[in-house]
Amino acid sequence: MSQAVTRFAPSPTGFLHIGGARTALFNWLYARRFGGTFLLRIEDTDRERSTQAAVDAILDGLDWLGLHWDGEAISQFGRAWRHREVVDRMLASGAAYRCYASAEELEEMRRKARAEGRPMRYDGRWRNRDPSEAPPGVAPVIRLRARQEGETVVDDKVQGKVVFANKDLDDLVLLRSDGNPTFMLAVVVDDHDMGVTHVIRGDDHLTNAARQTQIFQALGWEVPVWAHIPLIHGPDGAKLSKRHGALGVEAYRAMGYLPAALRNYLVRLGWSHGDKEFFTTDEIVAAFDLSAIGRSPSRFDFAKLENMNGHFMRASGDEELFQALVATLPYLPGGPEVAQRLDERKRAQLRAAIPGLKERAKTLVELLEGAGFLFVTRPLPMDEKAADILAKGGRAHLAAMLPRLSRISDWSGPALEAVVRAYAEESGAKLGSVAQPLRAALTGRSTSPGIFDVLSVLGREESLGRIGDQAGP
RNA sequence: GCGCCCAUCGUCUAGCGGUCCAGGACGUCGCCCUUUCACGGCGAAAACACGGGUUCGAGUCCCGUUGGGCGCGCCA
Repeated sequence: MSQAVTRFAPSPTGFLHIGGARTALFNWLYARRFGGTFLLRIEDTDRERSTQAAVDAILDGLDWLGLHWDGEAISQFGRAWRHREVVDRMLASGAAYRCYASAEELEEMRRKARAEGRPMRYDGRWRNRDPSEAPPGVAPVIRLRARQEGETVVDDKVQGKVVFANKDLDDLVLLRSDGNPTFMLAVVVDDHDMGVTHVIRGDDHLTNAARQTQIFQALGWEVPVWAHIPLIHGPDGAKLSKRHGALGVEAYRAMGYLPAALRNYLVRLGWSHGDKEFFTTDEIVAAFDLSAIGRSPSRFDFAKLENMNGHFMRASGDEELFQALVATLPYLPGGPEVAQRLDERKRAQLRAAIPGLKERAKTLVELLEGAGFLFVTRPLPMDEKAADILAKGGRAHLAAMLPRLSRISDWSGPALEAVVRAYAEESGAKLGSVAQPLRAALTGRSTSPGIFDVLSVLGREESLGRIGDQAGP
């Protein structure tokens, strides 16, 4: 058995959205699983909509997700000469023919089909007409002379055997009137030339597989193994939209998700391995198989992604997490500012705070928020109530209050709350996330956090200026 | 409209004819741990879309209904 060759073939008309990322992931996994090759092909034949910015975004997204492709990324547009060459061959062999039908004629066909409740189908009017009848000055398109009888079978690894009646498949366009290849032709030629053995893609391509099979057969080429994976839907079951999560993967990076967590979440959307939920990348590679992919579409669920991310964060080594955070800083809200202030001393303090912080953060964004106290400007301005408390006796006053505050109900007292809030707001952190890192920073210990630690610090204004200074390993 | 695909807790799913009064995970709700917030532990509510078959026996096979999705371009 020869080695598997898979490919990811995005069109650069936008960012790498989450569905595309999952398709890439499955191709990558399959190649890794069976010791094969994972190729990248940019489908940029639509010159109007393709942009270099989109290409860059896609490469960057794949790179961030850790899905590294083998060899150079191939530009489909750059292979147009080859596509034309193949079409010439088909023309010569009679597998294709020139069609001079005008846009108006096609529109008429479409209109009529709709009126009669039929799907649009080219009627083959130039299929057997002599080229000498061609209207002068009209550039023809080249169409496939598809078999009209019988059926075309797509033996899909995920969907099973899917049978299409050939009468439902018309003579598709291979070459446009301007001489440029269509997607349908280019895909077939490129997959063949690249030696692609397994085509794994969204099941919105299932009917295309039938059409492409016809082209493969017309060319006498071996048809690749198909695997059409179900699409991801939004929380409401409708097609994934921007509002749902059809965001570029860079948006997930900005939301503070770890690549490994996103991979784990994405692969479990439609694929399963018994009851196992969490996988290291090696474990997924070892367990992955097309046969375990489900056939029904699944909905994207941020809550589960977030939970999963929390698991990965806690499972990360402190140094590893620290590095991930620093590397992601440029993309996180407020991150660039922090990155700017990250001198050696701040790095050490941040590193020291990670163990306490990571227990309660589900994303890198929350991790950064939790570390906010390290980066605020001190002394912290106090609001009136807070100032009032301090004015009444500061630390001593607070100490006197402590016994009364040993129960949760007490710390909702307005004055106390004001103090804590003032601190939390200033440090840009959530109330709960303030205590432990502060304690850790002050004492070098990371256990027994308490709101009272915060209060005692607040009671000593002179300490505020030194919080950062006293932190460290 | 035509073609194709799909259908187990709110969500992701296990289940490949009997061991399923349906298991796991997220979410939700209790309780425990905790001088905050998390983490963790224990527990609860929560599903086989509907109707016919086949079979001694169906979540598991077949048909239909309903519901959802995808496709139907000189886009990819």
